[in-house]
Amino acid sequence: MEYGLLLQNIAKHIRLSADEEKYFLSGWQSKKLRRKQFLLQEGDVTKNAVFVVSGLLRMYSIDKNGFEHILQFAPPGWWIGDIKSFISQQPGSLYIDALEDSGILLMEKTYLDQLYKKVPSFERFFRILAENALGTYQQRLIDNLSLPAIERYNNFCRLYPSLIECLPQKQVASYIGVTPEFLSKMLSGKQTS
Amino acid sequence: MEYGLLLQNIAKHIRLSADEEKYFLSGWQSKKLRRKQFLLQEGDVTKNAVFVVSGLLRMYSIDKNGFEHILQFAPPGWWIGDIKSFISQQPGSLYIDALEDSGILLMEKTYLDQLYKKVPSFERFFRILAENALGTYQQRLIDNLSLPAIERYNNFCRLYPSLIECLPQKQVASYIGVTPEFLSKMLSGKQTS
DNA sequence: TTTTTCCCTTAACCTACATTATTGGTTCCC
DNA sequence: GGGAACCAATAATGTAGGTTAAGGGAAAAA
Repeated sequence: MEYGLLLQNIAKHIRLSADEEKYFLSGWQSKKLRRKQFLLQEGDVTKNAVFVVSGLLRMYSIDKNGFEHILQFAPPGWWIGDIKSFISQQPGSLYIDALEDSGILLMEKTYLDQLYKKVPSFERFFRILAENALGTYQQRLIDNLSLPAIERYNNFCRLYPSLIECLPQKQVASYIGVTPEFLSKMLSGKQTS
Repeated sequence: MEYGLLLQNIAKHIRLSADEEKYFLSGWQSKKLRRKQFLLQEGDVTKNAVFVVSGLLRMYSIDKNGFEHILQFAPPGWWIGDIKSFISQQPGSLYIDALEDSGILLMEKTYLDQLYKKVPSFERFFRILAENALGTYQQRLIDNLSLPAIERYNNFCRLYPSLIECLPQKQVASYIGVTPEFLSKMLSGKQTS
């Protein structure tokens, strides 16, 4: 059932009546993405909240030298989106694409705004979601400011053990903020840790 | 009036009845901090939401070499706190102290949890607050991954023009992620920009 | 199968920024 | 007034990680 993962995710923080659940579920549309297909590009306005059902997405920026910097991976059960663009409804600077064929669910911002009015406990749900994400980004910023590359890599392995197995090294390098060449050198000089 | 700034801040996103406002306001206690005084140290559990009324605070971590990394400055009208510790009620790893004599308002988490129940629109307020902060941290992470130090400095000046005037260079260096020496060299080689 | 694309590795060289140390100028406190 | 902090500036030296380039292997595409 396509909505199973989503409902589980919601149920972690709020409880819905049958009616509320029905209204909530009818706001979603599902979509398939092919590997390498874009969901969002620089300059686009983010009009939807996105929940990942299957596959694997990533969100990243491209700097003026053409290098990608990955902000987030999104395996099944995760939310992903350019929050600044979503809030302001202005063009954003981020890219989102699929690393594998993926299934996602989309809800338009206008529907979400209605949902907040009809089912206010979603204010709570997304407050908790945002607060958790905020904590995660704060920690990541600290790590980037204070840890050498090898420890950022170790943290990544500890935090996302399942991702490390299915991601090409190159993507991990882009997430922890080093070049693929340097990560390769680092790991070969490591043997066992 | 001590609560003026706070009520203004709230009014940007939600509207309160007289009763709601009264209940909200009675949850706060005010506190003075002397320059250099700690509000939070590594290992403490963050038990309060904090709103700054006057002065200037900063939140930072200290790495294992003893170097400080500033996550956030908080001038009047800003919120500050170790969100991970606040959510989990576990000991955190951050420090908060006052860069100048400051006035703050504190609300205990237990009161805030009650507030959410009595006045659900605060779920909305703090959702919006967290979402905005999330966007800011995402952008800062991108900047740290993709911009050279001089541009991170320029961004800081553009974003916080009033702070740049009252902060010692050393604090700015710690925020943008370079040593004070390097920032000094960078600025002397700059002349006009 | 052949071709192309993607990815990992290695290695020589390079640079942005760190480290350490010294100096001199403020401001603050006794 | 005289230390004691604190802060900015400068300079010599060090290093983590970047850049460029080349080769090989595996997987995707044709």
